Amino acid sequence: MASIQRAKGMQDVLPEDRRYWDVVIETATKLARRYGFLGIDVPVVEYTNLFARGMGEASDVFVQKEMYTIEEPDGTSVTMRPEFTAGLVRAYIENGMASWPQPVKLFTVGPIFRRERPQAGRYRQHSQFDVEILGETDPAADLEVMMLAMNLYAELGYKGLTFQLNSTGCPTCKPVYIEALTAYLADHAARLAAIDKERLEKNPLRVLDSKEEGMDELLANAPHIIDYLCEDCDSHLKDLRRMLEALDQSYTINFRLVRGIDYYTKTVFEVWAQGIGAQAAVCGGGRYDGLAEAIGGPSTPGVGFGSGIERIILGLKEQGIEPPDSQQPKVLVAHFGGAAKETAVSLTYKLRDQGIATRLAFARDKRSMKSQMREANRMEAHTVLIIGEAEVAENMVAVRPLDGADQARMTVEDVIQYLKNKE
RNA sequence: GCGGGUAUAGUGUAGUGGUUAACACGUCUGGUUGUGGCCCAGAAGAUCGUGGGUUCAAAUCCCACUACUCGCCCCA
Repeated sequence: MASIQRAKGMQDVLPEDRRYWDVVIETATKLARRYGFLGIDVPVVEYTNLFARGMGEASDVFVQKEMYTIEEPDGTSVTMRPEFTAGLVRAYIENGMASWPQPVKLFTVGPIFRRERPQAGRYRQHSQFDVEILGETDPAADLEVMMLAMNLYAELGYKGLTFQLNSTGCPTCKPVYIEALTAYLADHAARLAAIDKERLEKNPLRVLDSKEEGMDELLANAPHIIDYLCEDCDSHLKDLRRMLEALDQSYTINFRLVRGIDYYTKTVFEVWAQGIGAQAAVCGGGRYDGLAEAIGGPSTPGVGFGSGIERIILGLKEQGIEPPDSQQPKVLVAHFGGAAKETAVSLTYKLRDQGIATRLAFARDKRSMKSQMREANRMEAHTVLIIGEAEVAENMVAVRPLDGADQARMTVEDVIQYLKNKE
């Protein structure tokens, strides 16, 4: 209706929702620190080739259609980050983190940008909490990011959480698997929907997450990558599974969970939560031992996950989890203008200096007490401090509790004590 | 890129051809002097998404567009 409106796929986070963000980010940060991760921030914009490299055939599509890319006048192409991992790996290489004590465990929070058609919980700008362990091949690192993710949702109050786990192999064994899968699907081409035939041509692994009728059955009998893993990938997965079992952490081997791009290796996982719309996944993660090389750096193993904050919040709401109300002042300073105004102002700042959250009634001219009391009620204040001529003259403050208790007159010092006791 | 749904005050809605578009919530003011919630009274706030068409007459019917939304494609 109005021509003043936000751009497509962009969201305002209004104060009422902002408290969810506070809880999520605070919980995530606290947990990451508990796990020994270091906070880091990287730029929103990187050179386009950082994101484009290593994406293989897909990169053209992504760069042209899905990324916010800016051509600068001098011909430089930069792109707003569509994910965190590449930027973090870049920062690791560029800042010499390879010579820090290994591995380097990093976490970050911030917006990422993808120019897609928006849908539920999926916006063009959305924020992610992202965690990466760089420079470590031990499956215990995979376990660590998985458990951090799981603990995060559990701590936030999510119910019905499950791990979906699989391996996507490596450049040694994945091609063998793809061949076997392609052969199987080609043999059963008659049972494939048009869309899946197309996928079979372009990216056979994608057929695995087909939503078409009858695919559950067909795919159940298809080759599963777990049976095609090379020795290294196989032992990696087995090791990880043993550790999960040692923690009594249940998980589901989901043979349909894979990654189509080569630099993804070994572990792939998602955390699913019950009842949050079409997509159950609240996070996706895995190992990417080939990424650093793909973007032109030294070979560096890595494993991590990213989780969309908006989607986490959507899930919290659907599960009926309420964050505490945002902390607002419970004290209002009311006055009658004139000299009382200055006294009220100075009282307000005195209280704030004492750490007492205080709101000052604004009034350009005279304002009725009724109006100011209504304001106090609206903000759910427990106390109104009233400054009028009489109070100014006597250097006192009228303290009016809103819970029905009697009004009293106090010195400023007593008011401070009184309010501190009340908190 | 492809489908479905929706579009009326800040918000949620009512209003399916006929005078000044209604209600609730919210906002603001007042209910005498310096005191809230409840209640009462009043006010502000809508070119009915935009543009065209049909008609004596359109929020209402038709067409187009746009936006929002849900899903598909894609998903790093």
